Amino acid sequence: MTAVQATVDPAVARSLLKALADPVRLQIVEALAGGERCVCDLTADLGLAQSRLSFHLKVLKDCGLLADRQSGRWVYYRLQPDVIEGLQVWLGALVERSQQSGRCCNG
Amino acid sequence: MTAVQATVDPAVARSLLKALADPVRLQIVEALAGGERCVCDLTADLGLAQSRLSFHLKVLKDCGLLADRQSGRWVYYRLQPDVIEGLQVWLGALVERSQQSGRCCNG
DNA sequence: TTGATGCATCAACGGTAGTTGATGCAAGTC
DNA sequence: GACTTGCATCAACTACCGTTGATGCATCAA
Repeated sequence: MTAVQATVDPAVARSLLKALADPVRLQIVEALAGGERCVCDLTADLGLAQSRLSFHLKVLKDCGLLADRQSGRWVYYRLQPDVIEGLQVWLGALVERSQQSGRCCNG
Repeated sequence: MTAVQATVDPAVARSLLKALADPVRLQIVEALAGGERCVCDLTADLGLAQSRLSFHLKVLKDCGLLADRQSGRWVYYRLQPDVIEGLQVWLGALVERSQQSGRCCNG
């Protein structure tokens, strides 16, 4: 069911970090962690101008963090947990490397 | 020895993401994953202007990702793996939440 | 003490990323 | 068909962030 997630490559990691570094986009991600939502709901919930929200949704979608589907007039966005997991693994590798090197020689 | 790391709060997570989102800073972090280095070594290794490097080191230090110590004329910087781990845990919580909510209702 | 080295900090500049309001377009309603 | 709604996109503006070169301040050597 839950396989071990592969790490992302550095370039992707950077784009993910950059995407998540914006407070508005982080709000969006947190909101979508509660499940799929349509744009109009997000607009209302987060109190954002429609074009502003649309801009940030595009950034998040472009780096793979979000997926969307259209249903009638509405567009629904959802998180892609695998991608976040990939970033998580990438961070883990960083930690591991630094712990290996820090094991000795604190003089 | 290696206790389970606590998550960071959202504001800290944002500052960490922002700090890591810059390509130069990511280079610095990767370099320091190999162990503690003094500024002059980093300048040479990364081929950066001194003031430029110093600027980014400050950003990384201010958000807790780096610690420094002075020894004579040299200042040595090192990673703080705990902080990265905290971010990692924070991402994990996000993944977990989204997986719980995504468990049903894909219609 | 004088000079050199390692690093931090500053002011000025330039670029990039985010905001805003307007416009366009597709899907639905009447 | 005409009108409304939900969303994407665009151009213009703004603001913030990173870069650069200069300056300041320690530390060490001579």
